[in-house]
Amino acid sequence: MTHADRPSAPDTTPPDATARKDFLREKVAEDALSGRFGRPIHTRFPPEPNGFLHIGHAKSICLNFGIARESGGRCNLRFDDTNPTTEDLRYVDAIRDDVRWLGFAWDEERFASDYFERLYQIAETLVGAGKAYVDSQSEEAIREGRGTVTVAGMPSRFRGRAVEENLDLLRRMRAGEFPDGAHVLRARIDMAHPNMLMRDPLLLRIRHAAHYRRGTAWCVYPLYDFAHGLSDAFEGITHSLCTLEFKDNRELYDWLVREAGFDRPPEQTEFARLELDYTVLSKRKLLRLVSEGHVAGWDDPRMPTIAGLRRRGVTPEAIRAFADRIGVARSDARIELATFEHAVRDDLNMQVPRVMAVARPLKLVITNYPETQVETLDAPLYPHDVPKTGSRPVPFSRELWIERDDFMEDPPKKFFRLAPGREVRLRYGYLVTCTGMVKDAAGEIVEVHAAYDPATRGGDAPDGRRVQGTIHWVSAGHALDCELRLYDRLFAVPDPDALPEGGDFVAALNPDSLVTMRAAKVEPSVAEDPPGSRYQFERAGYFISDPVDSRKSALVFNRTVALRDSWAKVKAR
RNA sequence: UGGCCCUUCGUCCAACGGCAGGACAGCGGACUUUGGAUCCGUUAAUGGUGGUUCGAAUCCACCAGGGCCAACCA
Repeated sequence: MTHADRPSAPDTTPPDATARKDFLREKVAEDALSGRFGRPIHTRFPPEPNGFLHIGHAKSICLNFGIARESGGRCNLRFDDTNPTTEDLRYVDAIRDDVRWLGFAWDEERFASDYFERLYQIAETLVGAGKAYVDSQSEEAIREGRGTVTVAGMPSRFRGRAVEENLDLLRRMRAGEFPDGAHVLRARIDMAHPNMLMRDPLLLRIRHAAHYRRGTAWCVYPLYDFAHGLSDAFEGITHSLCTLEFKDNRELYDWLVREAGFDRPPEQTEFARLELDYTVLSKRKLLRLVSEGHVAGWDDPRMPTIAGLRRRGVTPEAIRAFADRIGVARSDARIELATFEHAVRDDLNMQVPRVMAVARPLKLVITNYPETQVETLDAPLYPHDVPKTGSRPVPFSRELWIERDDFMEDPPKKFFRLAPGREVRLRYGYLVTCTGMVKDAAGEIVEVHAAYDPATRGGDAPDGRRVQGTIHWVSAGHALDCELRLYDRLFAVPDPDALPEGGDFVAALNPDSLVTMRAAKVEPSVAEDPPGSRYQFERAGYFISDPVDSRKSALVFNRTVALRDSWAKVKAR
């Protein structure tokens, strides 16, 4: 499931000195020039292995790895694995796969869990310096004592403990003498600080839980603020890039690296996280969709996860181009789905071969075509404006499948497809004129009849006459049965996070996010292609043969993204 | 009744005291053997009020709107 469908195409975009820089790149460039850190630029991408990466992480990955590469620096992949109760090796593997698939290579792979000893030693140092103490209040008491945003906190009655007592307690915490929640280590800063994070933040908590990497070696685990900045400092990170909601954490970050004695400590800079219309980008919510079975897994093609997008058929190049285009700034940004879809189409248009497939087959009988005749047409794999060559054989015969939507008994004026008396072009085939139709007892059209013009083989009329419409088709006797999974937006509303009070985002799920066409037909040229092959099904959209479920005997194609459909707009009027 | 941050076309990003520009979306047209792509054209913005200045999107003040912070999550 986490297996990449093909070797990743590395990000080889050359640094462009003339490119307009965002505020992050400007800052890094300044710092590189001034040499203020006394070391090369060094960034890191620091995921917690408690879920799969999503498109929002991709933005951060592109930023961190991209900036490092552009400035001749380095970028670490660091697993921020300080919470034994939520993390799993499975997620570590998935994250590695996703980063590689996106086209990035990390310089060093690190784990915050490798720093537990070092962090613990710093904890003792802080205690020794009177900068930290062991608090033995209950969780509830600690919370209450913190005050609120408008009310100052109250010091814990344990705040004044002697250094020796604190040290003794801390060592016994580590030794496992106390149950979960009995004590915590807190920094001694200011319980009335206007920044809530500075009101004696928790540094270490007791958790008698096995860690997926450290097993039961530890029972005290650092909290995010204690681990993160110091991990950056240990690794010589210069620029610690993170999202806006960590703004307040920076004050604590700076306090910790300063107290720990780092000379030219890393500097945190925040940027706006990605928000995308019609989806959610919070691991908590995505985990819920998976665990409650609203989707088929982390790699469900409807998921905004890297794994989901990969299985959906999106390319790493498209994701990188998307990240480039949306830019980066400090204001909250919600991106329209169209922006993402454009990046996907823009890339796929130039990469993938065209073939024909019919989602909702309707029989077309070419009544003047010889019963047993079969012609093999040579159809190009790419349109004239894509600089790629190649063709495939496409069988043509008397009975074809066409798209049900491409025929109307009583069409409106702007309908350019097949209708009684209308002539259309069968793509790469012949010009045909509709001569009639057959209906079943219920009045449903079950068959369309047409006459072809033998002089128009390939689709050009020697007399120069024009037809308005071209439709796709597959030969009924040669078509391959297949299943088409037509994916659409996961949510029915642009911002599922903006809930009416008391609402549950799950209620906003789009019931039509997956429409399965089980009786679809595809031309035989794709028969031998391996799973994970991408195509444009002409006039329909971009598809990928499902890397997980598609079999030679049971083809399954996922719709990556539909083609732009200007007919839909006309029709809507 | 705290602190911090943000506010430029519908959306995203630029303009760093000197002609508000690009991308996506939209609209119109050309072209077209995909109602695709491409090309051309076009609509469309500095939240408000004051101030500083020869000149303000940019600096200052106030107001309004939005966001983050009160997990032993990250």
